[in-house]
Amino acid sequence: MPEKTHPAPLRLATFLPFRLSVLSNAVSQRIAELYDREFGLSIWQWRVMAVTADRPGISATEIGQRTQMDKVAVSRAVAGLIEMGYLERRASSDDARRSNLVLTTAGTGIYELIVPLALAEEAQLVSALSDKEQSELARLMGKLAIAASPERDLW
Amino acid sequence: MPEKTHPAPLRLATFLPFRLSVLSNAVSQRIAELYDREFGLSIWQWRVMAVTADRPGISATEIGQRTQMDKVAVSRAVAGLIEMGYLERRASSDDARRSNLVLTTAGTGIYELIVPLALAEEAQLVSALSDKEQSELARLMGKLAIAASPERDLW
DNA sequence: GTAATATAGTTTCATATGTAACTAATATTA
DNA sequence: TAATATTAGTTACATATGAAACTATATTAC
Repeated sequence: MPEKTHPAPLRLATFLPFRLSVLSNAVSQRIAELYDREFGLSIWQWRVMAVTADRPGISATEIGQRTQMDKVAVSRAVAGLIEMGYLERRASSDDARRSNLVLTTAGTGIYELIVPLALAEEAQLVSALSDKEQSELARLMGKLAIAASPERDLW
Repeated sequence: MPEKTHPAPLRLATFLPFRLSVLSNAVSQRIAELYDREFGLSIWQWRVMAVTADRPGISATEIGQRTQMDKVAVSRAVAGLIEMGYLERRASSDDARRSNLVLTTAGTGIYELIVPLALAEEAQLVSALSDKEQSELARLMGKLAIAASPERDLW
């Protein structure tokens, strides 16, 4: 009498995509409280501010590439930030389709308020790991990212 | 003349919450193609199927705990699966509020079709890492998860 | 130079999602 | 055992999101 076949078991709790998703959500939620509750920024707006602070005059398309946001999300985040007075759109001299985005003084102000808080939160989080573990985690995540998206250069 | 202060820089590309989010999305998207494109399942429905396969007769509330989904998301995923004929609701003898959920024969069938594909996809993904690196990654993620959500036991 | 194509970004529309309110049943407490 | 509080799950509503269509400009091919 043939034995019943044993399909490979799948425990969600050890399934990498699930663990990554849950961990990512837990971490994001902690950080999001900073800029959401305190400053009314969405995660997308926060990302746009961060890359714009780093590259003043950046275009929406470039923001999308650096933040892994699609262009609609960028458009909406930018619109919101402009309405809040944190971001300014400047005409591009060479290409009338694109605009050069820069933080306003107010935008820079709150950005510089958020950054140390965000970094402190991150530091507290990773303080559960030794320095060596931290760099090892970063390295492994990098390898995994390449494996998951060989085509697009994530970082 | 006082120097301009240097606020701590924050590069999105090295900011852990961002990296985690991007990596998680990249990984999830790969796996999601399996059950979405091939079987029309959302990620939530897939998670519900997975825990129900593991624990036949589970309640919606328990599903929520095991999958980190909120009760509304569970309710909707369950409703969809029932409509698709993959899940069955059975009355609970001792508590009329809860129902005991089980996969139907059809549900079990497609679940057993998906599992090896999902595991293979996961295996291919982590094959970028050595066995030692894989277990190290799992360990570090575990520590991080506890740091991020000490209150709720993620896994 | 003009027609065809591609790019930057926005708007529209349909769907997904989260919060709060709700229904029904059970547990508590007095 | 009647009143109150709690729990399981669903529904309703408001907002977020993604895909596709659209506008305007720039580039390419001829």
